[in-house]
Amino acid sequence: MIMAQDMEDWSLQAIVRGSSGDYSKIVDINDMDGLDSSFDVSETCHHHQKFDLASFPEFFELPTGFRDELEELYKPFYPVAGSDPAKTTTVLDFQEQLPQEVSSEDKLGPGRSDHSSGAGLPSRVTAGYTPKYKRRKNQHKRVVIQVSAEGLASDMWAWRKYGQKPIKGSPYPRSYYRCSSLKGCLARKQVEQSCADPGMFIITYTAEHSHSQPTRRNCLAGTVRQKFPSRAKSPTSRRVKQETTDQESTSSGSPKTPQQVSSTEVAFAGARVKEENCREETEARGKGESPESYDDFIMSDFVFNEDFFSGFEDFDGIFTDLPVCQNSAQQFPVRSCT
DNA sequence: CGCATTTGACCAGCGC
DNA sequence: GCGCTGGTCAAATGCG
Repeated sequence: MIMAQDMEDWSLQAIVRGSSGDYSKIVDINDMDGLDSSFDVSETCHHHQKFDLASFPEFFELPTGFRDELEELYKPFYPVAGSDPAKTTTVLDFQEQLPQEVSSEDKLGPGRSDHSSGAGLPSRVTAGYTPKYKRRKNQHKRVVIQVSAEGLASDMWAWRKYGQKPIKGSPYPRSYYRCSSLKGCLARKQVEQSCADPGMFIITYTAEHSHSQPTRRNCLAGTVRQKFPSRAKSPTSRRVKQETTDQESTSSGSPKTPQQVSSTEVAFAGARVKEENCREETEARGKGESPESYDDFIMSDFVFNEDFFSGFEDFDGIFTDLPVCQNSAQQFPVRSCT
């Protein structure tokens, strides 16, 4: 199992990556003993700000010495201690401390549908364990990242939305996704718009994929639907979505009010940006232009962690054979980000 | 027909 | 114990 090792080797790292795609700083937060292991940086806006230095432009305007001193002081509390205000992606991956008595089933995650339909999953016959819902304190390891709208579309996994909830303290709702690549996959994903920076999104990945990363999203069952806002005839939400995305297409970068846009809708926008970038880059390549921004397209705002690289290990040589745009406009589970 | 999305309801954890 | 909140379920609905 690919994920088995990840489960063991999960390290408490915070990765700040620049928009150019390179690692700018990796901060080991193993010494965050003082922090509540169950804290969730995506829980409240307060937390969002707490872990997003990019949200504090003043911070970067401080004299270098003073700033370094501050950064040093805050290191134990900032999983991310980047110093580049241009950072667009913040990765905070950590594993919540699981009680030792937690069974393997618990690590796989409770949930009605997951276990009723989880062919191939370990049977839930462990005595005395029949939780209906996931226990907050016993949740799986979680990876919290903050990405721009473009970054939302960079997720190669196929996700299916199964819920959306307004979050107290945040004007934006939180969307809940589960992996749709494989039935029984316990991977979860939460997407919410950062209230500190409406242009950024907090993505919380929970649990592990029980399968390899899909090479082509089109190959995923049901993933061909609604890659982009449908030309929905429905008078309900879908029309609203269409309207909002139309606005986004003409005013990208101008944050909407919570009433105007949801994380889902911005995900569409981000995907569209990717698509356009892809098209532009393809054209640029045809003209022999420098693919500098092309590299940004491929790498920018993508989440780099062990899972990411381990996923690529399985498909080494496959991606290289794929046309660029197959991983963008066609392959982005834009729908999955909805 | 199969899949995705939406959304209200339900449940469990947590704080008081 | 109670209320609040987050996370999930599942029915309804729509799309391809």
